Amino acid sequence: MKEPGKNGSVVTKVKERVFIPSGMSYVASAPSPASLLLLFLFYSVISVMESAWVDTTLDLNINPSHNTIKVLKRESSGKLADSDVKVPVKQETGALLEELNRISAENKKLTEMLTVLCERYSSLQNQYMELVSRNSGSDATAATSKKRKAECEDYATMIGFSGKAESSCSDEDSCKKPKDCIKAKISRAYVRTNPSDNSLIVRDGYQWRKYGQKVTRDNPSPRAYFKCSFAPSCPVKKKVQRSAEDPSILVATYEGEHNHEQHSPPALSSLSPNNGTSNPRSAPVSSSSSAPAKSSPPTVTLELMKPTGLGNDTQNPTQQVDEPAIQQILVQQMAASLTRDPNFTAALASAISGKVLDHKW
DNA sequence: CGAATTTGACCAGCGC
DNA sequence: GCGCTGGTCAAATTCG
Repeated sequence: MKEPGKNGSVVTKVKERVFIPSGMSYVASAPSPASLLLLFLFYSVISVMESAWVDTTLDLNINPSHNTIKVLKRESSGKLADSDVKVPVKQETGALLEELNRISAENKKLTEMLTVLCERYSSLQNQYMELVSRNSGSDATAATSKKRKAECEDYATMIGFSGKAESSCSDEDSCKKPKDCIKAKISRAYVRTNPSDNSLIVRDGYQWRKYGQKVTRDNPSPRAYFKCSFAPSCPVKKKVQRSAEDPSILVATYEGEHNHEQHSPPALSSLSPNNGTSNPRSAPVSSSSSAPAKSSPPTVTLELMKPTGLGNDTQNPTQQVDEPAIQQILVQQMAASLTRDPNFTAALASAISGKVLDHKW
């Protein structure tokens, strides 16, 4: 017989919670002037990044009877519009090569942007370190001292190249509970979703069983608790909660490592919370939201994210990576995402069969 | 009807 | 010791 117990789960007080690039401190309560300045600078970089984003989405609705390819382009107004590119059968190969060259050029552009971004981030980090050293012993320490020990959190990078999702995560010495310090590897992922979508579902390629939901003190939105559906053989747990700062961002915290392969299509995965460890969840392909893929049109979306391994070292997130390596990674990710996506394979099959029929064989 | 999700209750850690 | 809080359990409910 259960006696009626207290239930302190409904709390509405909201504390400051900010996204800070790896290598920077996590400020949990009243922000210091330094952290506010840093936050401003960080969001400036993100906004620059998003405004400079080049859409490389290809709509693969190939119409075999007319030999046209729909290509999504971003107009000068910023609006996406698809245009039919006629591809005569004879010139098809040439057109494809041209397209390939165009994409390669875009890749190069993106690489350059990444390099510039890293440089800017490096300088911002230096500024931040200076500010922190000036304010040391005041704001930051006071802010964290009152925080529950179980809540001491690892910080993570948040880089969403598409403006839709993704992060790489640090694997700091999360001291959640003393007994968990040794056993659980903790990583975090940020997923941008539709703000109107209230579901706390992060598609990461694994199956999860929800076992609890709770409203926490520092965030008005509830936190959902998941266990890997392979539990107890797989000990991984996941917490998902909307960011208090930006309700369109889901924060997923993973504890532990999967000891099995993914069992849902990786093409639906939202992100790779891979932190550079042996964690098998690593498909760097993402869907644009956590919404079910059923209703989405057959468009293959490539999201160019920061390659895993680029920022996995939270102590040195600005390490230089040579451009060919980045290009290679990007190309590999594109290829991998295309081959994994059932919509793409279906579209490809349809296109090929259409061509075959066109040639009346 | 079984599986998955929801939700109130319980438990344990922490600070005062 | 007590209250607050995050995390977990498990019965109830919903869904396919």
